[in-house]
Amino acid sequence: MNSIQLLSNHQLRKTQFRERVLDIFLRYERALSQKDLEEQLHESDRITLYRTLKTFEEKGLIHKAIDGSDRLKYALCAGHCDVHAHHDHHAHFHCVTCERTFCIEDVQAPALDAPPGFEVESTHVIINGRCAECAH
Amino acid sequence: MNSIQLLSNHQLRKTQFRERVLDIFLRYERALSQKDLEEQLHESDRITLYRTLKTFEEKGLIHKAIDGSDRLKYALCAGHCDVHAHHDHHAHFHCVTCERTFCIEDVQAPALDAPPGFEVESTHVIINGRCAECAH
DNA sequence: TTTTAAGTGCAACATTGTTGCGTGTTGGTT
DNA sequence: AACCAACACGCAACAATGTTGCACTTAAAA
Ligand SMILES: [Mn+2]
Ligand SMILES: [Mn+2]
Ligand SMILES: [Zn+2]
Ligand SMILES: [Zn+2]
Repeated sequence: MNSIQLLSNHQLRKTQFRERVLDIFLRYERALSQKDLEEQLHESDRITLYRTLKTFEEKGLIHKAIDGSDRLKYALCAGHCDVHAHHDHHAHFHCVTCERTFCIEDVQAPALDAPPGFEVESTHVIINGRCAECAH
Repeated sequence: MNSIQLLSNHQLRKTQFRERVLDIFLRYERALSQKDLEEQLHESDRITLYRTLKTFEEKGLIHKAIDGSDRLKYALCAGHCDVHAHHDHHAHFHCVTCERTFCIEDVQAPALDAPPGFEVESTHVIINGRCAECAH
């Protein structure tokens, strides 16, 4: 899968900026913050990046990776997500040492109970710990 | 348990401001954002509130309630948390309608696997859905 | 090639996080 | 009761991030 395919699959115009952003996601296989992306993009406008990420999220190219850090991160969707719904229910691993966050496709959010009257819509699992590199 | 006991149990000076903040947590039995608290406090200085929450969190009176919203929330610790460690491993329910967040003491974070080489330290579970009031 | 809906870049403002510092307060000591 | 030192408070200031409006540029369909 390349950035051009991703854009056309999701009915998005192909622009140089969007391709650059997607290429970074494809290169780093992990969740990235807006700051992470800015560092890779060198020249870029933060508002354009902000709106690009928002659009990608709405159209189902990327999903928010909640990791408990103060910074919002996004990661590429594995597939079949679109403008109608996201289907990423995997856990996210947040390394407390290097602050990197990884999608853990193998760990799905478990079915959980909620108190009476509460309607469960989706669940998120965040795992904190040390990644393979930082655990040495 | 009242606010004065909570402060002395955690080796914190008793001040009027801290008592007011704790009273709000005791009154609303849910996770509160800094903005929620400011609305209840009427007259208050946001920097003092920021530092008060930070101190409370460090001393084990309150814990961060990660709920995936853009706003950090805090909730009262159930007990036995102190300056050394927090022991809150329950799930947090975030209502997508009213944006309120509740500690679900009954739902503990499940033991989860991580990829080889990754060291798990703690896990967080966020449940999104509709609370009893909003599910009508 | 023309047309137009969409994307980009900049200004501007809001919100939140964070630190420094002078002043006021708490709780223990004299 | 008065005193003192550590701590807490309130304000200024700045950083980072989120968000919108608007004029200009560009993509892709006609
Ligand atoms: Mn993910
Ligand atoms: Mn909680
Ligand atoms: Zn790491
Ligand atoms: Zn609700």
